[in-house]
Amino acid sequence: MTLKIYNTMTRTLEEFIPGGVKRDKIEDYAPVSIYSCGPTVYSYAHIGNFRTFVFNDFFRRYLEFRGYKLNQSMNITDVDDKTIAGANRDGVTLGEYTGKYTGIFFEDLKSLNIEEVEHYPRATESIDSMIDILEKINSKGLLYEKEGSLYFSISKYGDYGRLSRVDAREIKSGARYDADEYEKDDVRDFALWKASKKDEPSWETPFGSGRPGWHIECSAMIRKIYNSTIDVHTGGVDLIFPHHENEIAQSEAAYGEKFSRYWIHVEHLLVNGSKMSKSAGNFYTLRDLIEKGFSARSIRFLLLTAHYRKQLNFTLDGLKQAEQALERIDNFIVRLNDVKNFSCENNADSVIENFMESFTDTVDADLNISGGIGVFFDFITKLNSLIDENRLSLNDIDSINSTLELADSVFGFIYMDKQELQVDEEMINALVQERNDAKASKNFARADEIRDTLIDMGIVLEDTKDGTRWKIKK
RNA sequence: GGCGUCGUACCCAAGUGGCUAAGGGGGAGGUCUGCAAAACCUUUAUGCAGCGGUUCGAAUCCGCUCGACGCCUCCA
Repeated sequence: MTLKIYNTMTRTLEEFIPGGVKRDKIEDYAPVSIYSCGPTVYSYAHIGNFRTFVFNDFFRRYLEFRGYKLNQSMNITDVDDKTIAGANRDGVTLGEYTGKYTGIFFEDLKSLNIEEVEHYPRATESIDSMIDILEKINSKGLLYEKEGSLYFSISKYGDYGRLSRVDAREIKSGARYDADEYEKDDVRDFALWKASKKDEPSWETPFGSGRPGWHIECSAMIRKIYNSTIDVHTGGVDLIFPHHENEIAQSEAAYGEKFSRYWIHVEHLLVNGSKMSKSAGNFYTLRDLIEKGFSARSIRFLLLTAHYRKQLNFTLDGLKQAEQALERIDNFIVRLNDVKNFSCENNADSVIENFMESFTDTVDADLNISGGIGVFFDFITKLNSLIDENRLSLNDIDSINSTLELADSVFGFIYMDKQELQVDEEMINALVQERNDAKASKNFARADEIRDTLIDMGIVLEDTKDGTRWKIKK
């Protein structure tokens, strides 16, 4: 089986071939170059934003699981209208302002158990590469200046709109455009570089001072880090047009080679049936939800349960269901490591093998992690039955634990949030022992009293045929 | 208006031409237990928005209808 990915550019499912040349073994591929559009650091990111970032993380983890090496980047947009306005409002420098929100963003990524990628380029640190693009585009005659701003001429470029499949003429008639930009030759044209206004930070270029347009940073960073065609470009569907379309135009115009082989776009997170967005005000931040008592773990799980190309309607009820689903996993792990009667034979091998095979087959089909999670729960049910039947050997338990770790290298939610017990284990064990003694001497009143005491402490007892165990009540 | 996506059980959600339509939550039964609880197991859609068509065969392809959402404007 091979990994297949839906490519927005071709609108088809394509075999994933990094570098464009098929190799015999996955290990033979050069590290997969991935560029993921990151946040603009002007305030807290919301969980709609994090849907995309959690997906990026899963994509990365799955490639690693399949044996690919990685070279991934996620940009931090640290200069734009909103960051400049925010810094001015707060009376701090742009760097102080974006530094604060960049820090918060990285904390949130960590809370969601998102792995670090290789590069986190900043727009403000990529100005030299932007200038290179401006010069290349200028030398091709596709750049023009109006009132100190530099624009890309789509009509002269010609080859525009392949990704979004928008008819260029329709853009012209349908677009509502910014009053600021009516100086453009053609409404379709986009700003590569913006003239500096007073109270705005600016950078010197051969074309005069100013600041980056939105689209150019991604093109610049990609060139700087990878220097040629990248394998995958990811982002939210709202970036297809105009952001990614413009990136393609300016990069391919400047360097004359394909910009990205694969385009992956993550659908929106909805809330009450419509897109979660800052401007609509209908958003939750990660911190909002944690304050309500939900775990980052359940948020990660929920964001992963729907396929990335389908809209996901976010509800608090859905989050509760996610927490309960995770409890099933946790309970399984407790039972597994509590097995006392070991079988002499290994009986889990085929179950593990079947799981690994169908997990890979399922997820290989356009990163279908929803299906992969289903396969995983199926795996748990089968193993629970083996536990019930006392058919697991010590060896089996080891192999199952290794399999769980491997699965978690993709999921990232199995062992997430393994918190330290905040309770006095010795005392609880003593009480459990006393209760068992009371039960043995048929002193059920005392036994029930101890049970109630523990429940009041938030400890739930589980009497099993092999003895009593306890857990912290959720 | 242009372009596009989606509509699967009470809720969430896979499956996109061919075994009995995954999985999770919830419900119902059962196992265990002194009784419980917790946990586990089993079960829960003759049907996939509606209608028509193609096919030996369709949730899956095509057409129409209804409904929802997205992009076309800052946006993950």
